[in-house]
Amino acid sequence: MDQALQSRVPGRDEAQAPAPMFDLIELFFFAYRDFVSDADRLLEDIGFGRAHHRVLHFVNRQPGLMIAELLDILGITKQSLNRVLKELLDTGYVEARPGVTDRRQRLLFPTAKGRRLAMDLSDLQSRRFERALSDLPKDAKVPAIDFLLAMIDPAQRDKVTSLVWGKPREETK
Amino acid sequence: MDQALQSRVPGRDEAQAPAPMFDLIELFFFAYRDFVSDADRLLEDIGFGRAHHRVLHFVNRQPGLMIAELLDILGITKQSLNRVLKELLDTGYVEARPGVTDRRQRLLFPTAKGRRLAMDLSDLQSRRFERALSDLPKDAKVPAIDFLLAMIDPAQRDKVTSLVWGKPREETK
DNA sequence: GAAATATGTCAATATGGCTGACGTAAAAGG
DNA sequence: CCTTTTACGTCAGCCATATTGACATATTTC
Repeated sequence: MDQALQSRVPGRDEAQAPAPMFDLIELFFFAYRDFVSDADRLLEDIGFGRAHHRVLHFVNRQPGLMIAELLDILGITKQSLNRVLKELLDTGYVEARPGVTDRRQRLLFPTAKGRRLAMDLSDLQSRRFERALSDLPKDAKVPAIDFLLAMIDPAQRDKVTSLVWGKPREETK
Repeated sequence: MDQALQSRVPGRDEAQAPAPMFDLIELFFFAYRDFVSDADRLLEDIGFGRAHHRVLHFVNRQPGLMIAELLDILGITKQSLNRVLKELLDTGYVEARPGVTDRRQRLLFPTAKGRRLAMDLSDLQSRRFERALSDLPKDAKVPAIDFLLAMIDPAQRDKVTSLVWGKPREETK
C-alpha cells in the first residue's frame, strides 16, 4: 500500500465516513485563542474581562442599543449582563439614557472614555488581522470574510450581517 | 458631501489611523461561537464541558501524550487540568499508563469509548466546516487554512503546525 | 547523595455564566 | 380606566473553568 498516495485505509465500520478535518478544527481553536488574547492583555490592566469587552464593543458599535437587543446579540441572560454592565456604568465607560418615546428603555451609549477604549481594543485586534493578511496573497480578506460568514448558523446569518454592515441605528428608534 | 461615495470624514486627531476591521472582528466572534456550540450540545448530555472536550481531543490526536505536553498545548495550569482529567479517567474515556523509559510520566491514551466520543465530536465540527465550504467557491479550504494559520502568533506557529500535521508521535518517546 | 523533573494535591479566589423568583415602572389594549 | 404585557432590575444560590501559592512524592539525573 502506497502511503504517499493513500495514507488511510477505511476499516469495516466506517465505509464512507469522511475523515474529520482536524486541521481546520485545531487551527480555528488556536487562532481564536490568540485573537482574544490581544485584548485580554489590555483589559487586565483596567481590571476588566472579556465580558466587559464584548459589552463595550457592541455598545460602541451601536450607540443607543437597548438592553434587550444587547442581550440578544450576546446570547446571555440579563443577570449575567448586569454585573458587567454596572461596572461599565460605574467606571464611566458606558452611560444609559432613558428612551425618548419609551421611557422604560435604557439606551446605552459609550462615553468618550468608552469610545477610546473600544477603539484601542478594536485597533489591537485589527492589527492582528492586518499582520495575518499581509502574509497572504493580495485580496485574502474577501475569502476570509466569506469563510467566517459561512461558518455562522444560516438562521442567524441575517442578524449578523445586518449587525456588521447594516443599519447604523436610527436615533432612539 | 456625497454619502454614497465617501461615508466617513476623518477628524482632526485621526489623520492616518486605519479604520478598525469591525467586520472580521465580529464575524470571527460569531463564527467561533457557533463552531463550539455544536460540540457543547453533544457534551452536555454526558455532563462534560468544553474543558473535557479539549483534553479528550488532543489525547485522541496524540495517543501517549504526557501531562506536561498536554498542559503546554492547552495553555492551562495542572490544577485546572486535574479535575477534568480525573473525570475523564474515572468515566473511562481516557486511560493513563506509566512511561516505559521514565516511570514518572503518565502517558495518556484514549479508550475505545474515548475514541468514539472524540470522533463523534470531530465529525460534528467537521460537518459545519463542510457546510461552510460547500457554500463557497471550489477550493476555499486552502485560503481558510492559510488565514487561520496566519492569525496564530508567529512564535507559536511551528508548534501548532507540527501538532496539526506533523509527528504522529513515536511509541513512548 | 543531592538536585532536578514529572506529577499530584490542598486551599483560596476570580470570572462568567446559569436558574428561579420577585419587584417595578411604563406602555398598550381592552 | 383597568388589566396585561413589556422592559428592566435585583436577590440568592449554583456551576464550570480558570488562577496563584504552597507543599508532597516518586523517579531520574548529575
